[in-house]
Amino acid sequence: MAGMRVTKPRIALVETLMKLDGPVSIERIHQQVGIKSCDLVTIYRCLAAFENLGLVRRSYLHNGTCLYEQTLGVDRHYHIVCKSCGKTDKVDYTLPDGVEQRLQDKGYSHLSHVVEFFGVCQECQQVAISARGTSIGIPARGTSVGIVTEA
Amino acid sequence: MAGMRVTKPRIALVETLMKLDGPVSIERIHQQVGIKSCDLVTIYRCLAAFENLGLVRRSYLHNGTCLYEQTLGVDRHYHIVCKSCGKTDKVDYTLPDGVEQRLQDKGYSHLSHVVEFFGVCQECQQVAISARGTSIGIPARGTSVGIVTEA
DNA sequence: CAATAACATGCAAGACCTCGAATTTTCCGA
DNA sequence: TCGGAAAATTCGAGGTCTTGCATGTTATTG
Repeated sequence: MAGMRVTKPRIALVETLMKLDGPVSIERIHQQVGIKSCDLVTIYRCLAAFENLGLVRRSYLHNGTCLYEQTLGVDRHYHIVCKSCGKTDKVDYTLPDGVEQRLQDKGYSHLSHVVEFFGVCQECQQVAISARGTSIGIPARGTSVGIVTEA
Repeated sequence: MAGMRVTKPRIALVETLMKLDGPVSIERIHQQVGIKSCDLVTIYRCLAAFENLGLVRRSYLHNGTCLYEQTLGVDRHYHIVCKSCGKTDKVDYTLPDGVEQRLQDKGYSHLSHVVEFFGVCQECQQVAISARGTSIGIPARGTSVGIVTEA
């Protein structure tokens, strides 16, 4: 083991993460795990722990809210996220080779990075056209009633 | 003008942004502008407006909090941010050419992206060594009493 | 198997960021 | 110079995410 204990919430969380694939919101995970079975804070903490172990990767919506994704047997990839509906898609991108090496040479340790692309997907553009006048519905962190319906 | 009005808060804000260089926190800007001269929310909204006009660029600390930076006569660049003290530095990196084009071809519009590097700077590593046992002090969004002392 | 140390969880509180509605300020033409 | 429309600002409230502390569980030692 990796210095972590096997607890009921943790088991349920892992099972859920395996079932879902692609980045999902914490709220979604919480619902899937079962609101009763554990507190939202526990999900946050467990995911943070899993992230340290590299079992899980974090990405972001345009508004800064997080999505998590299980990473076992999946190669490293990046996402484009729709600013409007939150849908995510893989992007053909890889970090240039020398960058992190140069930073290390400069004396930085514990390196990590965030690369995230944002845009408005085709479907949302069409919706925006048919509903002229309404601005594109970019959600915001201080807003939205809980769940951003992914997928 | 650019469809925007010249108001007292806006003037003070621009002056402050010119004085400061490099990414700074909103709290810092607010203090510099003068807590009395305008509300924190106004700073948020003005910076958002300035960002739309391209006068200002936004970057992020490891914990997700924002830093703003004036961009007049400055070329586009990216940052490495210390996870511990929040200090920022320029990084020798540019986004590969084809990426956004490919996304556009896929039907995405209103493209933007975030690229951010994180690490622990040399000074903070030494502090961590001299203070064994204490973990590296990565601040967090729900924490910190207002100001992360930049620079 | 019992006792203990270490880790995990839940709750409450706080930080950051955003929006909506009401008020104030700016800008324009007469 | 004055009056009114449009835009900015303020205030209050709500949403996401993180922490501290008290409590509950898990694993380990004797």
